[in-house]
Amino acid sequence: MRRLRADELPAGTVDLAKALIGCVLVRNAPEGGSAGRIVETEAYVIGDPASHAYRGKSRRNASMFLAAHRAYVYKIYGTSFCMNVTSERANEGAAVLVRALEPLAGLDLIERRRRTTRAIDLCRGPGRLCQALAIDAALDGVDLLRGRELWLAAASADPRPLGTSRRIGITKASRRRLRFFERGNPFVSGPKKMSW
DNA sequence: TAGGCGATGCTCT
DNA sequence: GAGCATCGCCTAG
Repeated sequence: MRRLRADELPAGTVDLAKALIGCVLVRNAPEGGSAGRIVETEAYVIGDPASHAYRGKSRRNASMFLAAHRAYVYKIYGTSFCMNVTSERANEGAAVLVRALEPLAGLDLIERRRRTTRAIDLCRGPGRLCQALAIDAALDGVDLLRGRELWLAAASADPRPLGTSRRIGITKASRRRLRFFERGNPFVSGPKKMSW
């Protein structure tokens, strides 16, 4: 598993959201390592009414304003965490939400954390993948290219064709097609009906 | 198998 | 006090 370098990733939130499909998210926890291949992302661009950064910096979204390739982790609905990759220069406020992974390594650990062995349910959905890789607020702001506990590795295989759709679970600007996923991959979340 | 809905707690207004 | 980038259980078909 080889670390991604900054010069391998495109500038701009939408292009980064596409480029991250197929890359691998690696988690090094005290209890062991685990990893998954990114199969679904959503872009939250500058000036996007659906973005947490839209109303400016606050305590919760502060790390969304870090320079590109940092983790922005926050708690949603009191129960689940969501993980984003920042995508612009410092103080711009944009990120790519990682919505689903295909489990690759540390399956035992992932199954124990998720309390299920049903492969399809292990990392499908932003809250689930955070639980699967033990990603929580302690990892908010870490550098995903240089970090030791959580980092990004280069694509493990050539990705299949990319699909796009509206984003899931939001009310504002919901018509914009800023969700990207690997077509035909069973580990993708959301509606099965796909469009591109 | 798909869709409805309650739990849950934090953040911002 | 409202709303939220969700999850998992339950029910109906």
